[in-house]
Amino acid sequence: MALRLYNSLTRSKEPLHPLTPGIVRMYVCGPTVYNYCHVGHARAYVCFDMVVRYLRQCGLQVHYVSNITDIDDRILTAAAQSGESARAIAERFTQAYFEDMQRLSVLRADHHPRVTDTIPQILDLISTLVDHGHAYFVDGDVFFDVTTAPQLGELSHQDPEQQLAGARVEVDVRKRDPRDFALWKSAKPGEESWPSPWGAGRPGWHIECSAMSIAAHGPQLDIHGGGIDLIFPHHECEVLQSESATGKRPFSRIWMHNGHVMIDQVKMSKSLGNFFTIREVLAHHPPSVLRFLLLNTQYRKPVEFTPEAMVEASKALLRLQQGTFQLASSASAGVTEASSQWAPLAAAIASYTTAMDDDFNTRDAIATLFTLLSAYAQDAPKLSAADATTALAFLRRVEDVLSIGLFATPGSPQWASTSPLPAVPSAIEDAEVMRLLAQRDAARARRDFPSADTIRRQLSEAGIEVQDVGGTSTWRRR
RNA sequence: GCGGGGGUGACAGAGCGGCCAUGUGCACGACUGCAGAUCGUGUUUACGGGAGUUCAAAUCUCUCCCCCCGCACCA
Repeated sequence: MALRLYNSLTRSKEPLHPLTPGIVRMYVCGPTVYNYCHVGHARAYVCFDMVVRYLRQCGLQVHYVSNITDIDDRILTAAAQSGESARAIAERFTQAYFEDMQRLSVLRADHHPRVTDTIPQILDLISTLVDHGHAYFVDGDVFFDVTTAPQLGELSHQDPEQQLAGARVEVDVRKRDPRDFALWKSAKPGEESWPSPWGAGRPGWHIECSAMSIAAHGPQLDIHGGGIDLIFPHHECEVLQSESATGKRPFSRIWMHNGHVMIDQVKMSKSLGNFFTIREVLAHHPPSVLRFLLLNTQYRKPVEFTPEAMVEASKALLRLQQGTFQLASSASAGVTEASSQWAPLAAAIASYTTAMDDDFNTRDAIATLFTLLSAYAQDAPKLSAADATTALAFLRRVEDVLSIGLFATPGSPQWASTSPLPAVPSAIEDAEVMRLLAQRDAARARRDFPSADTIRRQLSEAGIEVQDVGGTSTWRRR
């Protein structure tokens, strides 16, 4: 396997050599559940879902852990504003997160630990840091002492001396060094809190990921992922805490960071208010189209999210689905162990593998699909069922990784459409569409074109667009 | 200020020393009962500006310009 992945720590592409041969320990920073996830979150989880799927297809056993941060300042703020309990808010948005991910075909991680279930491990980790002189206590709060960690700046590649030059946040005067960060925060009256040796409180922002990763994977892991905005301070702090507590380096062998989703060339973010939630987008587009859009750019590059981009994505995806549909209809159902001499297929398999092995270049991988389907369209008349069947097997393998609905059936929820899907099911049911289409096919077979056209017009008025592809008809909701 | 990532044809976006990326759009043609989808052919010197290295540069070096991201809120 010639797989190479970009490591933010070394700033270069490296082969993957897991701590335990054949087994990949992987952790991805999950959401803080105080609101619905937006397209930016979707990108992160779709990208890492693709990574996990591809690694598994390469024969690696991936142990994938992704946390739920269900206690945090922002959740407490939301609770104070709405009057709801922090726990209720966290629970509600945790469920929403899982629903959104399921619709986007993001597989569940093997384990989704929650911060509130990990408090004992967090307290242990903080105690260890205090005992070893890496952390100190100041009236209710515990801070990490950055001067005890020589690896400061290693992951973010910052000169530690320069780090405060552009600081945007006011520095807590109780810190010994302005760069120190909170491991434990004392509770204000009424806030959800846990008892600790330092008084009632809750974990600081960074410690939970260290604790959960160590609990699940041990002191070291192979791949740690998240959005590029997490490199600093979040992941930098994780490195300092984890390595100082366990004495093992590196905490993670490979750090992977996905690029942002942009709106008008600016990062989509909650604080700027320029975001679309996943459910807003999915109210108007098939989930496969959003997933396709996100995977149609290499995961480290920024991706522009616009209505036009969604339309273009749906057109491109529709072509792939149409092509796959035609290929499937010419493949022989009985042939399973097919072999093919068809050159474009071998070329497609080779370039797909090269693209994916090169730090998961899904954009390039998708380009090979267009090339393959276009070659198929040209060569179709002279190809055997075995050729088609082998090509189809390849497309299935691709679909297992990308999960963009290549094998969607016409009219199904994953079938791309350029216009919004109705939020509520339209007046006409799928079964009724199928029945009318069967009637129309029969009419066409006996060359009764006026009847066929009447049915097509009738369906069109119900918002169903019918397309004749080869011998079969496909349809989609407009 | 410090650190990072970019600027590719009408648009989106790969490539990162020599070979047609790919998709969308547009134009013309083919096929189809019609429509659409599909197929073919185009869309003139595509690589931010300038200098250099090389037989050969979008790709390497230097320099300048512009955009974005991070700097203790964030996927």
